[in-house]
Amino acid sequence: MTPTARTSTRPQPPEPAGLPEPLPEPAREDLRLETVLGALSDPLRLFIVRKLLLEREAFDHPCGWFGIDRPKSSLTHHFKALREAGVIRQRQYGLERRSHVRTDDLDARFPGLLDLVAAWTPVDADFPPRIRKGGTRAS
Amino acid sequence: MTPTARTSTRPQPPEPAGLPEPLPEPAREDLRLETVLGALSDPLRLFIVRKLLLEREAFDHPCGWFGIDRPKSSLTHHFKALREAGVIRQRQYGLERRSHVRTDDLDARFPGLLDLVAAWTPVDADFPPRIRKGGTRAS
DNA sequence: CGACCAGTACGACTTTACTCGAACTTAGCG
DNA sequence: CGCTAAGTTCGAGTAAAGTCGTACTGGTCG
Repeated sequence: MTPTARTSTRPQPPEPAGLPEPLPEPAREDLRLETVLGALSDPLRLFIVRKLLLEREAFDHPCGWFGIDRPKSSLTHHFKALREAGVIRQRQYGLERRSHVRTDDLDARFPGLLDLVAAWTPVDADFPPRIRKGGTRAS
Repeated sequence: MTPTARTSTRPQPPEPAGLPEPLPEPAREDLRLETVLGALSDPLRLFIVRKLLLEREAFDHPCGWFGIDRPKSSLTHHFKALREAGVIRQRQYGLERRSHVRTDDLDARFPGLLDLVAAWTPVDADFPPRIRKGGTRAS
């Protein structure tokens, strides 16, 4: 089918010279290595961060963009975990909540960590299961 | 130091040209980033690995050397977790089981990771609680 | 207004991890 | 042999995480 790739990259809504406020997140100096490593130790979250790092485009991405075949509530859970650990920053743009990696903060506090994540090659090429139609899955 | 620093570094037992076999561990090519990060996401284990990296001496260290005030069974648990994740290698020397970080394997698979861990400065300088006398704690 | 859509909140369940005591194993030593 | 010491194994209790369905919220657009 794929009549309309509704969740793929499309122009950001007008940002009237000021971005929306980021959602609550730890400050750079409060980032803790154990916490960040813990956030990255989940396969799905590692996938998300890698995808953000590797397929970086000009814009942030809503969580539907990742094409992950999991219930929406699970995605919320994992994005929240990443944000609260300080790995990603999220902003609300109308309906969607867009995410990007906090590369500046992470490079400052844990230099080399993101390069490591970006350079790593996953073992399971088919992870995670991709979107299929039907069910109560993520839109 | 205390009068009887029984667990501090002392000469290794004679190794008759062949080291004891390492305990079961994943091969280099089976190391998984998620697993390694998960192993390092525990504060106590991160402390252990850091201590091994920073105070590296000529010899491997038995787990009593770390001076951690926790029950012996807890230490076994954490050292086993590190070994099964592929972070450390353990060998049996008579009574004691000595550990060292698998720097070669980790640098090969995840370059920069150990430098990151070594460079990081822990927030809590008093972690973990040090040895005190009494109780059923680690000897 | 009303339908729709992205995403959240909540709650239940399951799984995993951490923590610890107690009993056991094994090596070295007198 | 019998003691001590280093460490394991087992089992239980508890806390944290992952999973997912259902209901809800809040923009957007006809």
